Amino acid sequence: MAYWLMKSEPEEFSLDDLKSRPDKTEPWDGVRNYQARNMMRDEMKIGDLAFFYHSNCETPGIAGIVKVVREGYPDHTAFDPDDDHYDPKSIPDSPRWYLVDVEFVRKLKRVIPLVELKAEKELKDMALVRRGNRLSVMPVTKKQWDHILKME
DNA sequence: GCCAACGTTGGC
DNA sequence: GCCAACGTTGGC
Repeated sequence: MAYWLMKSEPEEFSLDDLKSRPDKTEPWDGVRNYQARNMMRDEMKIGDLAFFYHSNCETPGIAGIVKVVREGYPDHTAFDPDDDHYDPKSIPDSPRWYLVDVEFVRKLKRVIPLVELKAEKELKDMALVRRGNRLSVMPVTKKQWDHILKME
């Protein structure tokens, strides 16, 4: 089983939004980055766990845990001209963008702020804490996962 | 294939 | 709101 971290702007879609979905599940749509796409299309498997990270907000940090419940399939929002994430270069016969479905698992006891994550020498290799990082979906090692949970 | 211009991300 | 960092685009 693998571990991941997925970013979302809470004003767009927060962990509480996910929790309040009737089935507590949501397609992770709108990702328009090839590295992130490749991970969702090729590598994320049912049962994998991911940290739900809140970005671009008052206290950026890890808010909770979600689980992959459906593996990579085409991102339909790319086909819809009225959608914010419409991409005319992605067509149903040859989709450019993929996503996975994630399900709410739990909130952490507190949001673990980015500033704290950056201060941990055990986490210095995480893509998240490297400056200029813009990946919205990234792998997390078991060691890093366990370390972060101890900071809860 | 290079690289300048441009748009986006996201911390602060 | 600012702006550094980075990915993408498109002219040549």
